[in-house]
Amino acid sequence: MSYIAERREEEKERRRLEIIEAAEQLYAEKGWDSVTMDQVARTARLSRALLYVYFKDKEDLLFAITGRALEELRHRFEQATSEHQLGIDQVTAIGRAYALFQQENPFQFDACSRYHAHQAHLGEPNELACNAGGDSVLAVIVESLHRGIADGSIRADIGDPLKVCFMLWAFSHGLIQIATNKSQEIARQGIEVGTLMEEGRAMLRHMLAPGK
Amino acid sequence: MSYIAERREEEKERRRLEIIEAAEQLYAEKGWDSVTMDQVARTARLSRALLYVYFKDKEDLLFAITGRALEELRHRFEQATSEHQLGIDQVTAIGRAYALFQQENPFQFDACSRYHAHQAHLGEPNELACNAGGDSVLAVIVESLHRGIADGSIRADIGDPLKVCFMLWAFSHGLIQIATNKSQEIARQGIEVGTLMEEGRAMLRHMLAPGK
DNA sequence: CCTGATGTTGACACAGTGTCAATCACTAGA
DNA sequence: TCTAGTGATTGACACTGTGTCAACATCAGG
Repeated sequence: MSYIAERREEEKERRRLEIIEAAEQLYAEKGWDSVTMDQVARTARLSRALLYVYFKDKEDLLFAITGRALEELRHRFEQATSEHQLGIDQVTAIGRAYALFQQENPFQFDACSRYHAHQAHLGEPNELACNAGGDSVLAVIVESLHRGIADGSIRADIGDPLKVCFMLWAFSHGLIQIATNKSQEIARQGIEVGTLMEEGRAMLRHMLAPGK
Repeated sequence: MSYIAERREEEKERRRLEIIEAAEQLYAEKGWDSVTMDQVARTARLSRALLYVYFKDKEDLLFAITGRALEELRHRFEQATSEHQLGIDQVTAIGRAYALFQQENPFQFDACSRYHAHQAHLGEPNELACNAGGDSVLAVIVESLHRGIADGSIRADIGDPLKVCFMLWAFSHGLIQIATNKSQEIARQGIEVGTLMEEGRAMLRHMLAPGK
């Protein structure tokens, strides 16, 4: 009877999700480095050893969390684009959505930062899932760029949209990171974080705006 | 006789430097996370316990390394600016110097990335030194921006140069990071890393260029 | 009731960090 | 020259966290 194997499969998937959610909760509370596998196990109400049945190691668990974060991000980006017609407005909305994502789910943004900073080893299954997730996020942006070029709201000579996409990613992610991590430093220099982000978006529009 | 205390002070400083250099060497070889205090001690030919006399903990040692990296970076930026007259050319040269810095001293760039990503706790003496170092790096860029505005090679309506400076930092650092960490990913999508950086610099110039 | 497969765990070995009392080296004053 | 004292240096320890493994538990199917 295969429906039994099926049920087991589902339970396994559910437990896997429970572990991830427990880890996410702790991540949000104290930052990834302070999270121990023991705490994750306790929070998910199972033994530490069992975690290693579901995840190769702590890094593997982080990849799973990052995958979910990227999924959430893509969803938010799609939502943001759906609210605008013009390509350039979609891109701006994506930038705004990214900043909001950081504010509302700081730990997920942190996971993205780690993914962003860590160089790929390739081979881990969960890491590949991460890469796929990252690609699909970029795909949303690329689409908006194409639309913008088509509707004339973005200059046609920006070059390869995918390359530009990487630039936008670097720009937005970096700026948000600076704004959040160095907020004290920034404030000390007499800059207001809100206006920094605001002008950042303006600069972004300027980058893409067609010559008048 | 105070010249004895003086000599001791110098020896202490020298030993401190030896520790840092040992740590840097290991950092370059295997990445910071894989470096253990024991290895640092062995490489510097002293006991592990002594490290903790000179540095509060491993993170403190990293701050010291980062401080030196930022110093090196500022030096390279100053060198780069000195080779150009026009403000915009200086800024472009800084971007290029940053990329070169990554290629030649990957571990120092990595240290900068960690500094960039880690949020300040404020209080550690070496961390404050890092912040000061970071500020002086930014100061070099700000100066070139001002010059560019003065000589007309950079549009005057970019807004507060310091804010723009943060944007340039975010943009350049993020792009270099992506180019190096995700090179496989990028290549797989049919993009050549060299041209990505090239076009990134072009985009940077476009950002700052005065309307014709 | 037995059996085999799958799920689950306690206990272990290992690696790395940070601390501290004890020891060593050397200077200055008796 | 001897010795007290100060600062440099270390071995050994306690602690925390990771990943593994043999053993135990559960349960469907014969």
